[in-house]
Amino acid sequence: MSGQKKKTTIYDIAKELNITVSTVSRALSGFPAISDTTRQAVIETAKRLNYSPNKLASALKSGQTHIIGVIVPSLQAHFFASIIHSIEKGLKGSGYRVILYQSNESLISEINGVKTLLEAQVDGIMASLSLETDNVDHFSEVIKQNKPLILFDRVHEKLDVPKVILDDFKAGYTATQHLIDQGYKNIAYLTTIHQIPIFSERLKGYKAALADNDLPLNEENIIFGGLSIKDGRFGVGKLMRLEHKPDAIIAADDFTALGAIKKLKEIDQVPPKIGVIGFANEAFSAYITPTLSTIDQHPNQMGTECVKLFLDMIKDKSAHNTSTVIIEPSLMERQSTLS
Amino acid sequence: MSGQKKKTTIYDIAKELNITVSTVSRALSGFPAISDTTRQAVIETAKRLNYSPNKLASALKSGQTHIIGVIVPSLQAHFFASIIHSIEKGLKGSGYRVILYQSNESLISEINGVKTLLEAQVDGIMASLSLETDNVDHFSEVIKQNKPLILFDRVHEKLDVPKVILDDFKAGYTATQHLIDQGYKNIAYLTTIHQIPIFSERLKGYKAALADNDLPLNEENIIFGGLSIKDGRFGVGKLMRLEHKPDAIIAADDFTALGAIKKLKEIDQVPPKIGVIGFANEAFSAYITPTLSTIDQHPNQMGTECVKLFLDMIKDKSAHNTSTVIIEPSLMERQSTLS
DNA sequence: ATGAAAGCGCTAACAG
DNA sequence: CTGTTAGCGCTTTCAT
Repeated sequence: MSGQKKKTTIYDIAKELNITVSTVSRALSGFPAISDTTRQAVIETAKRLNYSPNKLASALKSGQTHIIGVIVPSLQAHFFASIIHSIEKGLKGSGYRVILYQSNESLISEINGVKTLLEAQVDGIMASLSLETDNVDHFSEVIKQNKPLILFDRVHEKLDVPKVILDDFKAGYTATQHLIDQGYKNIAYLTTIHQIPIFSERLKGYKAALADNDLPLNEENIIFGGLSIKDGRFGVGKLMRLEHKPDAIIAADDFTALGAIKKLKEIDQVPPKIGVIGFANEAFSAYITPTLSTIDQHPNQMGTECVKLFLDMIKDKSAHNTSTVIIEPSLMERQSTLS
Repeated sequence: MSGQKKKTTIYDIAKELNITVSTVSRALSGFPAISDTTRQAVIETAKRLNYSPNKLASALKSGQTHIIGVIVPSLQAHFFASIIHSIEKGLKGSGYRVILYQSNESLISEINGVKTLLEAQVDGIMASLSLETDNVDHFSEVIKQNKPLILFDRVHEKLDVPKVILDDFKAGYTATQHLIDQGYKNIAYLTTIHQIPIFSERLKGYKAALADNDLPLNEENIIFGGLSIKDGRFGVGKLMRLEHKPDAIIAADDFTALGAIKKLKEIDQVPPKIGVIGFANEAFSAYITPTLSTIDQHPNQMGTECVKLFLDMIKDKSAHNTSTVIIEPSLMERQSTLS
């Protein structure tokens, strides 16, 4: 035999000390009305018997798992990895833990995620929607169960819950204005076909900036495709076949911008000859050549705000919190737009 | 009132249909000896009452959570994010889910992670050790509980469990041989002070390749520091103050290699003038300038192998599996070493 | 300060 | 094919 099979429970501790499980439970959980002697004995015995609490049982009984489910489109994007990191950091000391679910930009997978997390009895959910998510009914069960739900970055208006978002309009506006300030006059825009607000807001910001600067809006300049390195290349290909070729390109994320740059280099239009700016300030953006101008979305700040909202909601379950925290984007000027 | 407070349980379904919970439980779990009529009725009622199983209760009773805990140093490294991704992919359809824990390269945090996962009653653990981990006692409890433990990439010899690793010796050898083949003769090596096998094996490979090519080993050329962009810059600074300056640099990871390249560009020794090669084939490595030669560690293959091992162990708990799966590294030749 | 006992939601051995 | 019943390990109210 390689040691006893069964794990030690509070019953074992109780038996060992000739007291009851209630006393053990109290001693272990810091209940005040327990004599110091007893508490010491319990703690010592627990250690000696190598006791490890079964959180499952505790959660089943108390109805609280102290686990928060976080749904993100993908961990491969540094942006989301950073948010996760700051959420975990912010939660430190609160007793809450995070369990992660990746939707891989798929609606079906996201629906499954909500279901799984709910079945796992998480105490709340933080989510950033997939590109495919045009319907958010799958979140209604979270609300029905009266569990905190917080949306961040990729949100949906139909969901009347607290949100942490970037000022995406401003982000789009800032990127565009920056290009205009650099002397670019015919600015193209590569974005996604998916109708999710974050991207349409940025596009609105782009249009507004053009208008404010008395620059014409050329619909041909707006390419609706995917978001990836490949799509960036593809988009540039399309743009370069236009009669009136653009002199600058805004890509809805840094991956797409990277693809655009690669293609531009191949056709000898190396930025900043044609300006390129992206969104998200990905890990690579400062290191490619030319370095990529982009909009920083402050993931750490986003994570921190999510945690703040969550802890508030836990504290005051009754208050129907629907506040929206808006993060200010920052322009990162780099070589790809410095003409 | 915003609807009933309590969640529906199998009791509610049973009451609704005038049957017992056991029947409901069986009907829901696909138990064969249940009449089709009953099963249909149960499923229909479950749907109507918006039933969602409480996995906690089921796990408590059955002793199985169907959750695997995965411990990684950091999600910010694309390498680990990829492994996670392939683990989840490999697990699809098996009924197992992953919960993630980041050690942030800290031993204390890693110890905490094991404890937390065990308390959460995970069915097994897959782990890649932190840089600080020089002692692995915290994993003994996992083994004692007879739960599958699998180590990947960053492993430890003291742990007699199945492992999935890169052939790190070969990786180091290959990188070195490649530089030699390219005509470099005085090759430096930037690595970590931490004594973890993955890095010492690579270093051994480096030394062996030098010896096999009758090249002298110059201890001054080996810098023991940290692994980061900053450390890469710092390492180059140190190397450039040597009397006999190296003409190529191996960095123990791509981040360090990136830092090295940045510094070299500043002092006008742009690779491949001084060759630079890294390890891990990070997301940015193909896109920086010059593009970074590196050793691909096949994270997807690693994840897949981990899953395979895990499922085997679950299937056959008795067999003391201690097999080690060794992944072959691949050289990615890029501009930074092509002289 | 401590004990007794009920029960969280589910599973499964045993009966019928 | 279905019901009865006993727990999984813990928390918590009500006693004492």
